[in-house]
Amino acid sequence: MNFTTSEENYIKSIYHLQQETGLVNTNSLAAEMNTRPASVTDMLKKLKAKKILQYERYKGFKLNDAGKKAALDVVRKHRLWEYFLVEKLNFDWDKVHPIAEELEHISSNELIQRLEIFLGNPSFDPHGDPIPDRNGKIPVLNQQSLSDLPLRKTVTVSSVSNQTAQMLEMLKHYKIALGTQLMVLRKFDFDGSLEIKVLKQAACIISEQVAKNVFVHYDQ
Amino acid sequence: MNFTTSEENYIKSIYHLQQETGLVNTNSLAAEMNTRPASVTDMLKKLKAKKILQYERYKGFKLNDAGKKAALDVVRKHRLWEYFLVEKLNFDWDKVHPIAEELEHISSNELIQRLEIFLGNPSFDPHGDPIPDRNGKIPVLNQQSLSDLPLRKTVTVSSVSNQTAQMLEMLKHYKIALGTQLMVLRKFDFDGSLEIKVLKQAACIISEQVAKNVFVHYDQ
DNA sequence: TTATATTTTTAGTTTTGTCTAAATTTTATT
DNA sequence: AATAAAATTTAGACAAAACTAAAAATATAA
Repeated sequence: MNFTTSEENYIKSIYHLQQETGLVNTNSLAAEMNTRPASVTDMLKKLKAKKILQYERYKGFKLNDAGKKAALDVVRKHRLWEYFLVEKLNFDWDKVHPIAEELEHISSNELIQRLEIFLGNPSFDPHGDPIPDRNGKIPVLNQQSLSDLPLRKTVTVSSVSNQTAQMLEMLKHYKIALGTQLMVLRKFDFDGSLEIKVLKQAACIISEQVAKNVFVHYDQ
Repeated sequence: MNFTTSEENYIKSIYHLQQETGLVNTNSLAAEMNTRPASVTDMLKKLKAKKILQYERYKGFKLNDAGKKAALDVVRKHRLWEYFLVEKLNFDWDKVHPIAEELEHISSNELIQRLEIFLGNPSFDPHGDPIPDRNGKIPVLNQQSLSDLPLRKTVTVSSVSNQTAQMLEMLKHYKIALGTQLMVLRKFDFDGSLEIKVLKQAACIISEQVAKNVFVHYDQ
């Protein structure tokens, strides 16, 4: 099925919210999309008419399977374009989101298939988020937050959940990027901060707030 | 200034038409854009309000300098994206136009600057059309149609003005592409067809219709 | 130079996506 | 359970970009 840019944006936001909460409600979607609840209601009717949404008025709503597939198509495009922008055009990762928000609505499927091949079929975008394949299948990586990791296990940074410029700045300072190997040496109960050792660097201390947003997986 | 996708499409079409005819009229723009004269009139008012168009009602119209710059920005984006699609994603050149029609409206200037660098600052797109630089300057190439070339001069194919799939098919058959070197051996007055010799290939005959659409420049 | 044809514009509608303000339904609180 | 608060939807409006049909201006031709 074909969707307008606006429909695609709603679909994507509903998808992200329902991952968190199961059922989505009008006000939270309006807040997420920086629009008004009345506009959300209008769009919900259109999406229901297109048979991709379970929606009963006043009740809450969520995407059905067709809707989820539509959402994953957009997510896939978004993340492939982000990968392109960072890996090929050398953008900083905190600059690519708004550009990928536009590129994700380019309609050609052949474009995306060729782009994917050109990029070498990446599984994760520059923020470590998984890139769904053309069937909507999402690669899984057993990852956990740095903040609840046992001591002295070597791990690899696999994603960062806070993707702001401020966070990027911090991580640059600590020389932490996706793929960086490190271990936790010690945990300070006072404020939850961690002493960590990044491979080939001196030990350093990061706050609990940073640690919570850094996700890692064990090396095998 | 910022333009909507629709405005950009009108600006681009006006630009192309006024290159041919100087002043543009409502009906020809409507024909070019596959829309209705009334729709054109509506848009002309908007473009005049944005001060990029010389327009007096019932008189004809053309872009002023600001309008031409806006047009060249879009043309630049279009041709850089076409180059990307052909050179990086391996599309056939007759498939890229509709995709570039979408990509040309992505707004980020930084994206285009980085794309240009990534592509190696190309001067001509895959159809041989010149790519304006960021200031709107267009590279010129002294080119002429194969159909009015003197005999036995070695030339290089620099652009093809008919960019249909049918034309591509013909040129593929003759093993003629941009950059191909060839010379005209003989001209048949009966139907204007040419005997040509493509470098490293046997001589062959092409119709006047093909020859008229193939542009070349002299080697130095 | 009238009359006719062509071109262009206006007037009024439609669709998509948004909005505000008011009404309705649901949820929470006493 | 009645009332207040919150969430949601409806009603009506607007802007952008298109359309049709009719009117107006210009160009052409007898």
